[in-house]
Amino acid sequence: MVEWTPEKIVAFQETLLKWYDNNKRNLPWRRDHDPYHIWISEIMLQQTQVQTVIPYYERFMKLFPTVQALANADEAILMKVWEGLGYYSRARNLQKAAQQIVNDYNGQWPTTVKELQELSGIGPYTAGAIASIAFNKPVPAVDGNALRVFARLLEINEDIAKPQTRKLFENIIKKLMPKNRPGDFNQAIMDLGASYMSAKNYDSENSPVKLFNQAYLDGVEDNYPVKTKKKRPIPVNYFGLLIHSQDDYLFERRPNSGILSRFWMFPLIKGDDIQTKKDASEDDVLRALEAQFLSTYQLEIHVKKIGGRPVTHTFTHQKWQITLLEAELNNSSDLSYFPGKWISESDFREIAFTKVQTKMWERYQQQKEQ
DNA sequence: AATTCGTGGAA
DNA sequence: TTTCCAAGAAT
Repeated sequence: MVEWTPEKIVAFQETLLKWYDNNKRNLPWRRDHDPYHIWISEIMLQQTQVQTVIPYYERFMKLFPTVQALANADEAILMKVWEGLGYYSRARNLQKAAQQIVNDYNGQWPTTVKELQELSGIGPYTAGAIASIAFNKPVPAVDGNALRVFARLLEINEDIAKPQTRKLFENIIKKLMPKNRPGDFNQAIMDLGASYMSAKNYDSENSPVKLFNQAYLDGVEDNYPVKTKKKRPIPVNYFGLLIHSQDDYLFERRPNSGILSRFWMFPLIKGDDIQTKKDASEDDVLRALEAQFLSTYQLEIHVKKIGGRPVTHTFTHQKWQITLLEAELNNSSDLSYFPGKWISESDFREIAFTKVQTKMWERYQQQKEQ
C-alpha cells in the first residue's frame, strides 16, 4: 500500500469535499442532521440500494416521525412498513433501540461511538455514521464503499471480506479525515463509491480523485479491492401446504428465531424431514407427509399436488424450492397442537408477508385460473 | 472467525 | 439463468 504526505492528504480532502459540495446526491435524509433521520436511513441502507430505500424512508417518517413514536409503535404496523425490505431483525432492533433511547436516555441521544454502539442494531459502521454526520465527531464510518474506495486509492491488499480488516481501514481513514467536516467526508466517500468508484462499471477516468487513485494510476484497478468470494446458496426443498375453508387459509407462525422469524406463512415442511423408504414414489411421499402432519400436529389432512412448477426463492445462503400442495382439512379441527391459525383473505392487506409467501400465494392464484 | 440474517437490480 | 452486489449487525 502507498503512504500519503500531509500535503497530499490536505489536497485530497479539499478535492473530495469540493466535489461533494457541488455534486452530492439530494436524498431525503440529507435535509437536516437530525440523528433520528440519519439513524433510520443508515439502518435501512444496510445491504440495500438507495433507490430501494427512498420510498420506505418516506413512508416510515410519516408513520413514525419521532423516536417516541417508534418506541410506542405497534409491532405489526412496524413490520408492515418494513415489508419487502428484508433483514427484518433490523426493524425489530430499531424499535428496541428507540425504547432504549426513550427509557435509558430520557429521549436524549447519546453522542459517542461507544454509547451509540450499545444500542440494538447499531454496530461500528452505523455508530460512526451517526456520530460523524449528526454530531460532527471526527470518526470514520467504514462501510463497503469506504473499504472499496480506500483499497483502490491506496492499493491496500488486505481481504475486505475479513472482519479484522475493518479496524485496519479505520486506522488508515482516521489519518485521512478532516477534523472540521467528518460527516461530509464520510458521505463524500459513499457518494464516490456509488458513482465513479462503484464495484462494477466504475469510471475512474472521470473521477474527481483520479490523481489520488494509485490503483488507477498503476493500471491495476481490477485487482482492488481484494475480496474472497461468498459461498453459493444451498438448495433446500420444501412442501408448501394450501389449506383453506371458504375465504380462510391456514397459516403457520414461524419460530421466534432464524430466517423469516415470526412471519405468517403457509405451512412449510422440509423435504428432508419426510421419512420414506428408498425408491418411494411421489404418492408414497405425499402419504408419508400426511402421516407426519398427523403425528406432529394431530391434524388429519389429504393432500394433492398442484400443477405448475415449484416456487423458487433464493436467499443469501439458501435456495428454496417449494412444491405446492392443496390439502383438505376439516375446519372444525382442533388446532391446539398447531402453531398457527386461520386467516381470512380479507385480512391479508393488514398483515406483513415475506416475498416467498407472496410468491406462493400468486402461484396458487395463477393455478386456480386454469 | 465464520455464519446467518432478505430483497431487488444489473450484467 | 446465474452471479454479484447494495450506507452491516448479531451470534
